[in-house]
Amino acid sequence: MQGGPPWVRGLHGRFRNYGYRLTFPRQAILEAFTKTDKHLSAIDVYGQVHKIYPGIGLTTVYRTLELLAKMGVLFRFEFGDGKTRYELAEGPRGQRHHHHLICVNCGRVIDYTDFIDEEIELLHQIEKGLSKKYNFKITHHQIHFYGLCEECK
Amino acid sequence: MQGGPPWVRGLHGRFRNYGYRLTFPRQAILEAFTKTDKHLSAIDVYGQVHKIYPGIGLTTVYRTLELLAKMGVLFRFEFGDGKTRYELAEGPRGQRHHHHLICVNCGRVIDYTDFIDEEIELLHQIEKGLSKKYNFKITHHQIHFYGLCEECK
DNA sequence: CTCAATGCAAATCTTTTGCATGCTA
DNA sequence: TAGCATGCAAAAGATTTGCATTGAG
Repeated sequence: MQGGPPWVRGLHGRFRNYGYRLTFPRQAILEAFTKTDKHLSAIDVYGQVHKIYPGIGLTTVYRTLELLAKMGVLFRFEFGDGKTRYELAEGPRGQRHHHHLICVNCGRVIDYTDFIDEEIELLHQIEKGLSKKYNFKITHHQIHFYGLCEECK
Repeated sequence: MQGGPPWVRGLHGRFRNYGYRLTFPRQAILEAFTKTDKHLSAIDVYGQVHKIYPGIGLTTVYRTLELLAKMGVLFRFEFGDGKTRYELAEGPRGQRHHHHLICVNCGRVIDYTDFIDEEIELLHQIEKGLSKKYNFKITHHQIHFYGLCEECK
């Protein structure tokens, strides 16, 4: 296994550092995330990867998603539909950090990047305080706003 | 069905307004939440209620939790262990709103109320902006900080 | 060549649904 | 009494595990 998109080559070392191998299925799973802005579930990923590599097994998808989350390459989300979803922690083009609006009626999820700067600043201060008080090493955060979307109001 | 803790009597009307009935199982499920500060899963609740009402069915617990969440009496949370958890939206003693610290290693969840005021103020402003921009009616929010707890660091 | 990675099948677990019966208002 | 609520059994889904085989390094 060699070649592939440039950003994938950079992951080789990252995998090795963890004692993991960068195999074709793993690379194909990663690529699925670079082709969408959506929050993909295991089955979503399976569907995508299956198109270019029909031999893929669902089990491998589950194991790889967990692995990538542990490595910090993906973030894990749950929006209330019973499926765990994942997103690239940092997009190939350095996408901006974002938060979510979730419709409690239809389940629609909207990513927003507005106001993020103000949020981030405050959150960083809070992180500092919480880390000290609770002796907790904070790595990331999520903000979810719940309510009714345009359609469901 | 009548009597019970004072705060439960107040719910009678709330149920009626929705066209629902305040039955013994429902009251017992609600009481389980008043006896703990924890985020209870359906099976947690089932276990609690089963002690005082062995006839309870798991299905009823699931249906009641969903109902109470829809009524706004409970909030729904997912912390990554595959179980949906619930918490009283407003405690019987008017507990303060809080946010969560989640250990990605052991799954421990810490509630914190520090910094809440600053957070709330900012979030309210942001809510206003988001509501307008996305034509979204926001009802509540969650902030989760992820990382490693004292034990797991 | 060695050991991690994979895929399949089966097992687990949580949550939902169908339906006959019970109970609240 | 009417219609919501309940409990059981079965179904549906998502995720995990055991194990023999494959393949990356």
